[in-house]
Amino acid sequence: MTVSKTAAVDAGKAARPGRKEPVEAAAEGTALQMGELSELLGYSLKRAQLKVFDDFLRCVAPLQLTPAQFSVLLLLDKNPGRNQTEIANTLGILRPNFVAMLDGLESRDLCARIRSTNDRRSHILVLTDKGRAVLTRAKKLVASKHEARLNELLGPANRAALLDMLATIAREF
Amino acid sequence: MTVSKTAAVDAGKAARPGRKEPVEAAAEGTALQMGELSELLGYSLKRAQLKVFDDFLRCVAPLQLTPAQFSVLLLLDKNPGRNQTEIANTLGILRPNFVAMLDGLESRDLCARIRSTNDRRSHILVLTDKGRAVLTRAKKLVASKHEARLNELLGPANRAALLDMLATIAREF
DNA sequence: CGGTATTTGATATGGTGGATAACAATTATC
DNA sequence: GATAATTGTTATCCACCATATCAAATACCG
Repeated sequence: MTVSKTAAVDAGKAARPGRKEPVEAAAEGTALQMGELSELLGYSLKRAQLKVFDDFLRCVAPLQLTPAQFSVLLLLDKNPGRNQTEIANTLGILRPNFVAMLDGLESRDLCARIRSTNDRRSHILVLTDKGRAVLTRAKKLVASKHEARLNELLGPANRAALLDMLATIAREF
Repeated sequence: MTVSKTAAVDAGKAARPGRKEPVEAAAEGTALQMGELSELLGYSLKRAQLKVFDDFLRCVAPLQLTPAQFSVLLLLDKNPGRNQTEIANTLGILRPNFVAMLDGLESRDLCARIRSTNDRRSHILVLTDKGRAVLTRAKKLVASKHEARLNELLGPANRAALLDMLATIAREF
């Protein structure tokens, strides 16, 4: 029914240290009023997304992987024998834009394009050994640093609930 | 188990009449396995954000306002007498990029730059009458179409919990 | 079979955001 | 009063995203 107000969720509710605000606009350092912006889901959604992506980049910096690149490696590992169109489509990447992205991964020897014998138009995408190794290390970094930090902030239950709601929106909105 | 019915758990069953289901025979198009991608918060976060922004654009299309423009108008309304740097900073927009954005709003007579008498370097930003009118109409569209749709999908309690968690991430992550 | 349409990967290109450097005008600091 | 800092601005640069188009390969269909 109602959502339990866990400590994590209302953790940062503390108000800012109040300061006197002169009638004149001369004073500086006064925090601006967010107004209805705080109620705009899209606003918090975007700001949270930027923070999460930024943290992801830091956590996986040793491997020089972006979130998008990581998602490609993950998908290639779980779905062998697929071509560029299939991988790009399920990630919401347009085929033209996927070409340069694959070029980057292939030039780093993380994956390879193989001409399909069935359909010589398409390229079967495969992870290289190095690609698998990098993916394994990346998964560990993401789990131990990135997702762990989110769990610490929200708590496991809230994190799961958040993930579920986001997936619902992404799927049905 | 101890996890209270945290919303998201039953978010999926919140109202939604079955609409488009790719139930085609699809002898060849087997869905790809998402694997650990489903557990990556950043992935669902980004996809949800894109959906929400897309819906926002549709709902407010009659007024030709982007989420960023809407947030500027909201902020100007709630914070009179502020200059470009202050508004841009609280929205996470870099000052150089805020210039063109303001040019767009000002050219449509939604807001105006006024040279400050205190500090003749800065421009005080104000909403015009038209800007206030557009903002009022935009708020109604957002509430009745956009946020209402999210409420319908998640339920009010879940939506509030989601917003709270996103704000927490945006603030403390 | 042969002609047409479709698919696949690829290129080119344009638009939009985001980030940094630099600059003139103005103000703050010492 | 000389120097530093701030404000708005311009000019770039780069990452993403989207569309049109193309050659090669395949599917379709009379």
